Amino acid sequence: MSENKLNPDTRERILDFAEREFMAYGYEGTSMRMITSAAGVNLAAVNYHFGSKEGLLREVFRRRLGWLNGERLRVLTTLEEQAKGTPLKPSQVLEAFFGTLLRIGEDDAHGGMTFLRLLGRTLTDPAEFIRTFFASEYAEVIERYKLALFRALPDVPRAEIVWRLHFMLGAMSYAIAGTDVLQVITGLGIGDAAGEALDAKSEAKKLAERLMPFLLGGLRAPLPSAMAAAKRAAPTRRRASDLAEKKR
Amino acid sequence: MSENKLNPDTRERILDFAEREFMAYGYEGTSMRMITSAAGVNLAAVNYHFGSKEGLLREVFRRRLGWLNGERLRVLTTLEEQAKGTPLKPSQVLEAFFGTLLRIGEDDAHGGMTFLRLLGRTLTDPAEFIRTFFASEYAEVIERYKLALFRALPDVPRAEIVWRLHFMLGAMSYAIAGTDVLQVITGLGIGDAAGEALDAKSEAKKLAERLMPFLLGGLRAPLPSAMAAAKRAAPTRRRASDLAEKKR
DNA sequence: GTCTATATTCAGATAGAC
DNA sequence: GTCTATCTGAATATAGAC
Repeated sequence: MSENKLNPDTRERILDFAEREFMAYGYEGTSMRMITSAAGVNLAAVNYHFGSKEGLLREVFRRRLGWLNGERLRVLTTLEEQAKGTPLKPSQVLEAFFGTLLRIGEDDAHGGMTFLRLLGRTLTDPAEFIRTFFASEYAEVIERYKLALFRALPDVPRAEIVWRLHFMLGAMSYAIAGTDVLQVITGLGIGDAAGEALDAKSEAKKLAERLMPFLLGGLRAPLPSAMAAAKRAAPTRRRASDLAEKKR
Repeated sequence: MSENKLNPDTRERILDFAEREFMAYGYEGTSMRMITSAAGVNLAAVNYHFGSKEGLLREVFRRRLGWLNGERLRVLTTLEEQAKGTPLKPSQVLEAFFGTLLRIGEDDAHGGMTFLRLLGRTLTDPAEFIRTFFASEYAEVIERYKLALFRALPDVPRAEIVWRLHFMLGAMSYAIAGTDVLQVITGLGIGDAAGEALDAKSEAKKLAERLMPFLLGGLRAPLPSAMAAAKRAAPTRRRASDLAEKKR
């Protein structure tokens, strides 16, 4: 991780350690003193380099999201060029959007699991400046991917696709945040809150393998209207074993 | 909502307004002075009634989660008695767990959308005392529902079911939190951050109708191993229109 | 760019009168 | 139970020497 590199650049050191502290204690729960003392730099350096604590948080995210969302746009553009005008498959769109994010978990150069967890935890922060910041950072990439999903699922009402994109973001966000009741109870998870897991990279890989099928299953689930219609016609009685056997 | 009732009980008034303020600004972002001045009670009353700010947050959640999780256990027990030893359907288990929660959104007596949003936002809070509190509050209900899902899906590896329960909790949590980038961009959502939406109850109902099929689709998605096997045998090429037409 | 020292505000908590 | 007044610590931010 970054703290082993002995980065001599004060600005980058602050960003690296702010990322860790914000991840572990949240924005409001982290003081600038915690960050600067962990990073071994002077307190006043934060205001010199970033203007304010808010400015620091924004820069922490801009550094990572700039790369991530640029990559997402690039990958989607490449896929669309290869498809030569035909719609992409839903699985391709999801892989481009969520796969690109999840691979950061295995890649410390772009933040690794520390950044993923920070992102997951911050996406539900109610602070106004955080929400408007995310909105502007994500605007372009969300718009492009929404359109790609509309094309990939031409027979599904667009409002429904937006709902499901919303749910997929939630499942992903919460999973990478790694702070839920299940983890505390079952011990299953993607690392401990204190910092790195012993084997964060293989955990990140397992997470991606489990999450992608779930998201695709949710996206392609029967619509509420279809379910209601089916129920009227003949009440369904699905067997649990369908799930394990199905290879369609 | 509660603030219209002119609740004369100081203790309950504090809980009602703490719920609103914590929802809107987060735990760390809300001061006791914000809560007491909004509630029109004395600052010292919080420490008198709840001992500390942490004690107040715990009581805010205990009041709602006590009822919710009791209800969840009761509903599951009833379903299992009716089934007379046969496994429940996955959809029944999900309806009991998530449906019971989502109906709170239409029921101000148990917190309404204010509480749902607070819950969604707080479930990813990294603060240690919050995480351990939730873990103990949820331990019993999670254990019971995990076992119900194991019985409902006997052919699916248990670890896989736990992963998917985790993802479902995430999709639900984020959806009820109502603070994501999509909402800001699309305007679609379950209400504004300032407080109630104009029609919070019908929004809550729409959310439940959209979320339940998504969760069921995710839970029942092909397993990663099955997908890999299918891909080896014959690369899938699903049509997008499957989704809209399928009535199985 | 980096540091010390400090200004200013605000937080949670409590003592003690009523 | 409720109130006023206050203690104590900690937060962000900045002025100004080096």
